[in-house]
Amino acid sequence: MNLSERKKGILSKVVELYVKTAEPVGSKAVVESLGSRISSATVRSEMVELESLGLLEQPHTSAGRIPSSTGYRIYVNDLMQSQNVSTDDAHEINNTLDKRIAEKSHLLDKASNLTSRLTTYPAYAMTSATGIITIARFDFIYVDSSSFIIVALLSNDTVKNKLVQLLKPCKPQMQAKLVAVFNASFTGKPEESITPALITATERAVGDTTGIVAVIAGFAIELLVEAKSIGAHIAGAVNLLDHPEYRDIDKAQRIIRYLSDVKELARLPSPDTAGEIKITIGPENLADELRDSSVVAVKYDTGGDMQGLIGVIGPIRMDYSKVAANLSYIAQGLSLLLSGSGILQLDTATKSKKIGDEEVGKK
Amino acid sequence: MNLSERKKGILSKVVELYVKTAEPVGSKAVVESLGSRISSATVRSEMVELESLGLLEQPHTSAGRIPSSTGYRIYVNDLMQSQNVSTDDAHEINNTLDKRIAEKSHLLDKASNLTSRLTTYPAYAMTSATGIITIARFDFIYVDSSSFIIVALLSNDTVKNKLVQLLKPCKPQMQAKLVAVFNASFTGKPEESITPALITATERAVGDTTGIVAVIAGFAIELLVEAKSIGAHIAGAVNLLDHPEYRDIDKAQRIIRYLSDVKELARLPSPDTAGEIKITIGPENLADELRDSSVVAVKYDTGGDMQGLIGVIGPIRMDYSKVAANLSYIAQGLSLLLSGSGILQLDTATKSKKIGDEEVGKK
DNA sequence: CTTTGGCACTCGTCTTTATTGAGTGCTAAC
DNA sequence: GTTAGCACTCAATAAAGACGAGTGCCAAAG
Repeated sequence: MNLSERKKGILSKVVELYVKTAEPVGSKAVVESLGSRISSATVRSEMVELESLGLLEQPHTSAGRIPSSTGYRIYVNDLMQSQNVSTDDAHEINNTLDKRIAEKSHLLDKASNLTSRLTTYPAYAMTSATGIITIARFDFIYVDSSSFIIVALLSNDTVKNKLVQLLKPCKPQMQAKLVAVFNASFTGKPEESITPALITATERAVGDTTGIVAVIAGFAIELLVEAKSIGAHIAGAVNLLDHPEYRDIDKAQRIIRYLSDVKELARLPSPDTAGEIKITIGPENLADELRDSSVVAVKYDTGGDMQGLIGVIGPIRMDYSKVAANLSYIAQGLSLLLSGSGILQLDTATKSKKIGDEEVGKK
Repeated sequence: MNLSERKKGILSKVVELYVKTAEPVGSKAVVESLGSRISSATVRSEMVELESLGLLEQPHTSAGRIPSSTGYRIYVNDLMQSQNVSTDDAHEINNTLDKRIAEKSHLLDKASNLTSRLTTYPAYAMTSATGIITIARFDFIYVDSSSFIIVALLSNDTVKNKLVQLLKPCKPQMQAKLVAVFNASFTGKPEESITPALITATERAVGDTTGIVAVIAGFAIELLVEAKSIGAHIAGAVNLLDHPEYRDIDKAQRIIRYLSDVKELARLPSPDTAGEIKITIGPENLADELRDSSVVAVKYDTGGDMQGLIGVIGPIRMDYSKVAANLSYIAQGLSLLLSGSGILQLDTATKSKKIGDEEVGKK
């Protein structure tokens, strides 16, 4: 779209004023904020043209103009100047994304809450596996004659465990046999390869009649399924109600319900590469429920075979520049914490050595 | 409070009609629903007396009556007849609280979502430790020369683990020494007893200069703290918006914000004993934010050293009888699933033996 | 002493009408 | 191409009126 500099300036001002005030902006307001001593009549005639180009629209004849979704698109692509996070926000981000957060899922929790708070919009965070996850190794820990703990180390370096209690004692030799067999037949295999046939074969191999093989196999399948499933959650959904476009309760409710569904979250727009910001404006969204909302999302690196996504949902009338800056900064923080070989420095300054300290699979 | 039978009947009808319609109830409506051929004038004079007793109130002179919070209290204590869960609801509960849900936290998640759906109100679920939790046992699993997995079995039968990566290889003998020392000095102790002094002593005992003892001790403290902390979460907060008393966005927002704070959830009213239903009506709530809402909660048994709480928050104009019935039923289901020695029957009917199958500490 | 029909009165809700004012489009002049 | 001027539009707000559900009170009946 080829716009004169003056039209660009006017479009920008309309967007910015509208974002700030949530009221249609009139020619007079544009003149004032534009500074140049152009008259309101001139602005009006320019606005007529911008409207016929489909970049502005009028709620009704005697009101000011508001940007159309293509207007926002032009603004976001060509006109908007990227800004940096405010120092206050940067401070808060740095404080919240502390190195000492041990638990990965807590970290995402914190990050999405933080994002929501800073942007005043609902924020969502997701992680998903990029590659195939398998079990790298099994171990059994003897507890007493009728119970033991299965520990499984996954290919993405997470550890899972399960306490198994038997009604009938199980001899240590049997346990040793089980570990050997499971390590031989169940490791390095994706979930699909753990078939009933394999399980039956294993039962025969160890001479199991108690069903314990089936239990362990079930556990293996379960944790592989869980590991490859995407984990998504949303924070600060109530924040939507702060914004005038969601004062209509039914509308707000519809969209919050939509966002509460993890499956739908997984379908939200996603940037192609890590660090990239993806902005999806109003009708550009595929989901009907999001037709009059916008989504800003950024992908980040977690290292290993996982990738993460963090984003916000808000009204089309959104301060894209600020939101993008915050998201970027937070994503960078997450990348730093989660990837980078996973080695975090110990916080006890007196120690002379660094110790790797990646927390996984705990609950 | 000594009320004539007729007054009791009128109060009941006012409550029930108001709960159903959300409109002030007039004398005529009471007569109709009461069936007996009493006249509306009589009802009116009775209502005047009920009002002077503080059980009914009038929004304005020319409107019907609504129950006051003490009116509700009388109704709940003396007048309300307890009902059973509807067969539809019972079905849904049975289907949702499936034995095969492996993960405890998922179970609570499901339960609170279910509760919210059935009651149409936000539901919260909590668990907390009743006794002192200690570490029963440590084990280390060797992964490679520079990493191993710590597995800790807690006194409440949950298992936690952590993958530790070292910058410098650690000899197997050292690992063995560490296990022995930790099992000797850190087990059976509550979190408070794991003092810096103990840690330093342990470091000296094993001759550790790498800080690894501190890491493991930190892990121990962390998981004890986590285990004894209450876990609370809320489901279906949006549901509030369905109800006319929360059409006022600011009000709805205030209360949802309040409920989003885990610390506040922990302070919600709680029944004394398992199975008991606790109903807290409007101003009976200590929290200002809940002054015009009611809370219905039930405690359930989880076996072991833990106890659970599940409840809903809704308008004072709530169908207490139905909500109580649903909560009771759900709590029973949870008790059954979570306690009872934790032995769940295998669902593979072909197996001849039952296998203990308590899932713990996995994530 | 309780119950009831009757009736004037109250007061929130809904509908109608009037007023206001921000912002526009158009036109004629610069 | 730009601008001042002006009539026009239309949502938003306010004021006025009509409506009606429900009440309180009273006098008469049981």
